[in-house]
Amino acid sequence: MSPANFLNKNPKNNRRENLADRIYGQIKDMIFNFELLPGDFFSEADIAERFQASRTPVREALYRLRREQYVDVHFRSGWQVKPFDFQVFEELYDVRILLEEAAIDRLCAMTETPEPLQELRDFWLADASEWITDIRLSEKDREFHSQLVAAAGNREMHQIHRDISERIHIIRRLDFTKDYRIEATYEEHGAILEAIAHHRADHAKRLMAAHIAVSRDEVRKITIHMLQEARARHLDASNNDSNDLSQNS
Amino acid sequence: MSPANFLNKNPKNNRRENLADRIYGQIKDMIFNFELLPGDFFSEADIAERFQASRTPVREALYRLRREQYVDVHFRSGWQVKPFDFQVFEELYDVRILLEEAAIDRLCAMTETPEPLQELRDFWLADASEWITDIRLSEKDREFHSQLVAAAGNREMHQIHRDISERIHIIRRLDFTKDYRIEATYEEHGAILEAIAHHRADHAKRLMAAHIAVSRDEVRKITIHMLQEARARHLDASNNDSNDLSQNS
DNA sequence: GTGCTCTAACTTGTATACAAGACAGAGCAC
DNA sequence: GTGCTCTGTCTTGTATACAAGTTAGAGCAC
Repeated sequence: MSPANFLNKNPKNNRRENLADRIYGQIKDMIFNFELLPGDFFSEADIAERFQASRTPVREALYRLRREQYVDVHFRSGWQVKPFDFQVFEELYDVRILLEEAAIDRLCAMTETPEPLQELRDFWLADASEWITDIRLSEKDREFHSQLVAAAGNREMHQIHRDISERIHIIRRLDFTKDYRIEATYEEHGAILEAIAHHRADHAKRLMAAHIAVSRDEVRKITIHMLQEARARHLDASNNDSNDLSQNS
Repeated sequence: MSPANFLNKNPKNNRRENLADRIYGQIKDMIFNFELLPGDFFSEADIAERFQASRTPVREALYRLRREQYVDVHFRSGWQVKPFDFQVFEELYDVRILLEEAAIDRLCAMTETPEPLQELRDFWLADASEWITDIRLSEKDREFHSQLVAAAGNREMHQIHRDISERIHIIRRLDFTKDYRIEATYEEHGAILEAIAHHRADHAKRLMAAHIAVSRDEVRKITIHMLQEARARHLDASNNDSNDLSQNS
């Protein structure tokens, strides 16, 4: 317990390209893109071969994904993508509402509008001719909610909110395949920002809660549909393959 | 990506004694007991030797602790116990208040009292002659707040609350070295439970917010004191040792 | 003493080897 | 066909070897 070397210096260059980090992101992408379906089994060697790496960084990535509730490990029996549990998503949405309402309270209590909020207004209260109408709006939507919480000033709250958003992103982004949700998103975000600007906390919170609840209900339907579709596709593509598709949720 | 083996079975016996898990807990204990001080540097080999294990499970434990914000890794320059950042604790306390207030709202909205709540009443509203007055009360205090949130029924909210409590536990437990806080804890917890039982949500929330805020303020003072003490002790014990104690928070 | 260069000993990141349990399926008794 | 045992091959958990970068400090020029 006596390091002889790096005694009094304050080390720097903390971040560096890291194989484990890259693989972490790639596995997550596979899950998000339904290349790995909820319920699928796979092994560390599978992933290692797929990404031309050894098991070590793969294991690091998988343990991180496990901690984040995306996968499960079974003792000497392989890994499994966690089956969807819609109850969990419901609960995450509830916590999201809670956090964003708290953020609104704090923002409305401020005497002057923080800079990030003005940027949000510029984007979401823009003329309809400038609207983004494709899948990129999904990212903008995340930013809206994330920056709103960030602007409230509690970094830990912001981090928790980011983690939650990331976990439900897998289904939330599916919300933006329907045109009327695009229009509604602009309108609702705009109204929320206006309410905050006028320090009408209760009104803003009501709008936000309704906005998130609608999003949740829409997403629920779409996801079930997507899941069935993906499962059918997968079954079809692997008729003489031995992949398992058991979905036990 | 085609596992040939564990196809259609639903694996069981998930949990097993795991070296990495054990080391994870032991390192965390060392941090909590100030054997590893905030700011201390150490290497994976140090820990591995200490626990008579290889670097592999040690790394797994450390990466988990890093994700939970207890330590930092510096590229090829060793690990460091994260220096205390009291701003972070303040923010965590705020989120705790938020979550517990939300739990109170949900509990007060219920028509009948959940079973766990009755157990809490049995303990905290007991006669003073049955009070626990030593360090074990710290654990009971955690349980009070944890079970309150759990009883509200949102498992994700409960998990987040548990994570937060765990992170601030390192300083929160120091609160129970003073007798008057023991008495106050019993009184305040009792009052909160009574208010919930009578569906007085606003009153219960006020009590809870005040209760947590007092705890936070007390703990802040005590921690600074403990930290100075531990640093002095550590310096004294390692005069002809080369451990580093730089505290750069 | 001051500042430079070099080096040796450390560090983490990654790959690989080995240990030990889990399981599918062959073979066999019946 | 049914059910048992056995075995080979798969799995993760752990230890070790190697790669590549960092740094403290010796030695030296001045």
